[in-house]
Amino acid sequence: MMTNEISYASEFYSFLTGRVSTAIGRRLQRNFKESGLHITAEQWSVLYYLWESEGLSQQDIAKLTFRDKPSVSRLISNLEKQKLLVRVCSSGDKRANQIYLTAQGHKIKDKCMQQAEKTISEALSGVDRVSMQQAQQILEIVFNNLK
Amino acid sequence: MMTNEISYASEFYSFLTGRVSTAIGRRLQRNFKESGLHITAEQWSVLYYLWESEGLSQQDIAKLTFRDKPSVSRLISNLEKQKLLVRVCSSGDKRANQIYLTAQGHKIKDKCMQQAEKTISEALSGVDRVSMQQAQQILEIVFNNLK
DNA sequence: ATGATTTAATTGCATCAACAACTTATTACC
DNA sequence: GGTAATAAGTTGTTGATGCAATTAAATCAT
Repeated sequence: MMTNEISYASEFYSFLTGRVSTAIGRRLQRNFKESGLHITAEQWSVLYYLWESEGLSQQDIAKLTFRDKPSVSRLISNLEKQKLLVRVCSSGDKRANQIYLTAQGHKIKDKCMQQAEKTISEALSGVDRVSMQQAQQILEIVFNNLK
Repeated sequence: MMTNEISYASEFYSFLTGRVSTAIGRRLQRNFKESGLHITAEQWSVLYYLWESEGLSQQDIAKLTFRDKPSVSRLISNLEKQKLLVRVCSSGDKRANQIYLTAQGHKIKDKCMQQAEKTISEALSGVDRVSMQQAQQILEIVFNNLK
């Protein structure tokens, strides 16, 4: 029983450490850099949603990206420094900011998505789509167990 | 073609952001804290190998945990501050440190492993072992594609 | 309508990661 | 044996995270 649990732990270990997702994030960032984009993988994950719909609040972004509010606040600050987006105080709710992309923020979309796709191709080489979807379903269950 | 790639990207998105492994790490750390252990998930990943074999070099630990040397150096420094381990200058190679656990470092092993197992049980609730192993195989392929 | 409770966002603090530059010791080469 | 290349570890910088505490605005309750 105990032995069983420990060996299970051992199998699960690499999963637990998140080395795969770290490797993916690192490769993504490297691909951004090589194509001349000076953004991080985390910044990309925020921009990803803004390209879909502008005017999101920081709270919205926090929920979408599964980050806490302080993390989003600082990510937004860094992106604002880079002039990729702006905070606009919401007229309806004076506590909230609405986030809008700048021209530059729009401009880099295609280039970023190309690099994201490239990263995915590199990561999934030799993995058939069905297996990948099954793996994702497992990850989804695990995530729901913990959130 | 392009559309196909983009929808693939979007399926892959949660994977790319590493939210599952983040959630696992957070839960592990929370479980440590609740049981009175003041260590981080990252520190645990170092201790995990030292409980198996003491006297590892920092380079060894870097390879085992897939971290770079600076990261290991600082993790070891923090663990040394907490008096869980010590650096011992290797007699064979004066550049290298050998890492040894203190009595306290040994003492917390069982408690830590209990919490790691608890975290795994929580994470894997509702996931059968075969599916999990299949998912791990996919992750292994992805990791090898990127490393 | 006012006092209490939520909610949006920010700031402080500690830890961690990636990358680059550096020191010191070891090994390789000629 | 002496110089060059390699390897182990450290330090600095920047960006990110988690948690706790704070401010300010909105909502709820009586």
